[in-house]
Amino acid sequence: MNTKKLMTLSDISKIAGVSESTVSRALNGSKLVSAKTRARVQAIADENNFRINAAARNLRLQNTKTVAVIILISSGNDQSVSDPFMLSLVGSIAEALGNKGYDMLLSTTRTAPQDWQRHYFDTRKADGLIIIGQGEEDSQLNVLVDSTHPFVTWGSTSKNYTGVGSDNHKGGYLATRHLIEQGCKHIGFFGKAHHIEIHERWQGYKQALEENRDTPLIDTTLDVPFTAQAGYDVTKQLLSDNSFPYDGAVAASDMIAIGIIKALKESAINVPNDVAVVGFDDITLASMYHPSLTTVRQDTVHGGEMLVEKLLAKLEGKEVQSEMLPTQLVIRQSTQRTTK
Amino acid sequence: MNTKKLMTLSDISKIAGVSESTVSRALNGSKLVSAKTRARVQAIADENNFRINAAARNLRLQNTKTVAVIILISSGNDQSVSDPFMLSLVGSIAEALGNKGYDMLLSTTRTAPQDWQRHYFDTRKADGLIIIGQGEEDSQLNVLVDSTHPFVTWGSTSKNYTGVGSDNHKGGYLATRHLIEQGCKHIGFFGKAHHIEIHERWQGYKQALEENRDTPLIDTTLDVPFTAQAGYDVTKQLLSDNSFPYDGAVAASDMIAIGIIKALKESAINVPNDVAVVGFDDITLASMYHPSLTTVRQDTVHGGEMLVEKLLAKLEGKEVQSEMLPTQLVIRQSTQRTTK
DNA sequence: AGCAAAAATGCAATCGATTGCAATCTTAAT
DNA sequence: ATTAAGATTGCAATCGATTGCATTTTTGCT
Repeated sequence: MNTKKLMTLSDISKIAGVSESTVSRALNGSKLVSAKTRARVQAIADENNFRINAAARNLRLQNTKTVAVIILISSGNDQSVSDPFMLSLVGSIAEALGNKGYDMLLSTTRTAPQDWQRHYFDTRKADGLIIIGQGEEDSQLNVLVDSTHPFVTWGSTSKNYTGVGSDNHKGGYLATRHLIEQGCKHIGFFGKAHHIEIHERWQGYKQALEENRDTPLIDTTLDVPFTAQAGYDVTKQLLSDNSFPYDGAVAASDMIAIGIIKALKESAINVPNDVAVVGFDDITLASMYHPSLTTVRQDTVHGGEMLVEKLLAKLEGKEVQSEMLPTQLVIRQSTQRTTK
Repeated sequence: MNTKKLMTLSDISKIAGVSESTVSRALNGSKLVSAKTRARVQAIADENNFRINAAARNLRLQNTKTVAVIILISSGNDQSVSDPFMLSLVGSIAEALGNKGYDMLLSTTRTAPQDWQRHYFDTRKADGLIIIGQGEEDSQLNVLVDSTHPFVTWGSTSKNYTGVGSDNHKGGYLATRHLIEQGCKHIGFFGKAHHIEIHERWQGYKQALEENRDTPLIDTTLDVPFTAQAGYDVTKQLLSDNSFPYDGAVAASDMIAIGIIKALKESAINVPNDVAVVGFDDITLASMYHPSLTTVRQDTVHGGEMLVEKLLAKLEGKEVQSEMLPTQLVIRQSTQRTTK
């Protein structure tokens, strides 16, 4: 029963005693077939477990009902794929696509073909592309901008292509201002400031400090982005050099924040009383860390839906604008000082 | 230049002044074309940015060079998708597939079509399926077992279909024995024991305890699997009921362990001295938690490679056996008592 | 019943690549 | 130069579904 060979339109048409055209139309809800015929064909199709052959349909229709999601990885040792935030975003995209009847092809620049920019389009494996992260430089994307292929990106929204992203500037600003309000006087920024999205956060950080001149602006740049290990290593290094002057830290991601806190704790430095730390993303773990993490929430669910919505609109030929999602400060223990 | 319309085999053949057959053969490395012709055709194809149309090729060849990965979700509120361990496994699968020239279609039972078991096959969207997690019951999988469709699963390896998974029994055993060696007398097991994989871990736990009769066997079953929140909630509950008798805890996953520790810390209970906690998985964060987590490592990289290897072998028609991956205890701070 | 309009159905071309078989061109030996 | 064997190339069918247009069937009205 299950090993029955796959049915084709033609098989069904023979069983039903009608033409292939009629079967095709019946199954696709065309109003060119009578209700009676449609019902009969539908029944026969169900009964025989008929499912359309995607390859044949794609070939004829020149579309695939498939979207490729690709995660940009800047360097070889970049572990941003495993960042919970990314994954959460991908999950949300998957769900949104599923709801719209699209399949999702997922890859990273590490696993994808060299010429991923064109691979999915030229082979017609996908109708559109969702690109997560612009990396440190987005020159690769320009290949796509010049083309007519539909794509949207997650990240900075200030580019010449359609993007969805958080209000990073505001997020960085809120995080920093919060630390200032907590009484921090020496606030460091931990993250790759030349990474596009992070740069926006850094600018928010800078603005908050400039509005409050008695808190010196100190920025620290980590080599490896988005990993707890990086946050840990740089903090350890600073501590062992006796050059950790901060009483507040703005981390470019929750993972980095966690690494920083881990290192501080190992040196018996109290968080938040000695050093207050604020993260970015609000990953699931932020509330489960100890101390729980004050952070800037990015709404991945909404973000994923937005990306899908915009891409699908593009596929329909509509004009689409970039969109910046609001960002929200979530205050938890890592910054709430017991003694002011 | 980039907006140039997509080339087809026929276009290339016209430019090259040969038949489509020859172009096809040249590009596919058939030895039926002369070296000279091949070089010329190849050059023209490159020059015109020709890429094969996947739909047409799939239709003709009846295969897709695509594998669908699907994550089984048991209940609606099951957040196992976001478990870092799963994601790490998916990442590894993606990489292994990429290396073999396969694309990866990803979905979860939440986002996939109702009839995902057949969707990807009957529509010929994928050549094979990798299923992650058997969920709490694997009846859905039996639809596939009866069919001839190639698939492999991650999880328990003791089933009647090809699976790759860790040696959960040994893992549970090692974790528990380690706690006993640390002097724990009341060791609880935290996890859904009726979940297939977890059940195996639980049996290892039980075995270790039975080998050592003076440590009572206590098992605690959480409602929600695989989330830190669940571990946190159940621990909080036990503490507030004044019924937390454990001095050792074996958690079914690192996330659960983290939740447990968080709850304990909030009650100023020292980990590991008052309660030693061991997790399972060894996610990135395990070493970054504070205290760092003693855990049972599952090798996701190897696991992903294995899954892909076995599935591809199946696609070639080979007979394939299930495989159990070794599991390894990684000792860190959460169980290392300063005072014995 | 007769007939035009409307509804339903079928025919055949098409999407782009692959491949068995036939046809043509080379090569080399006589 | 001739010719058979071997090397290349081309022809045409095929994979399975969709759709414009032509054709047949129904319907509704007189």
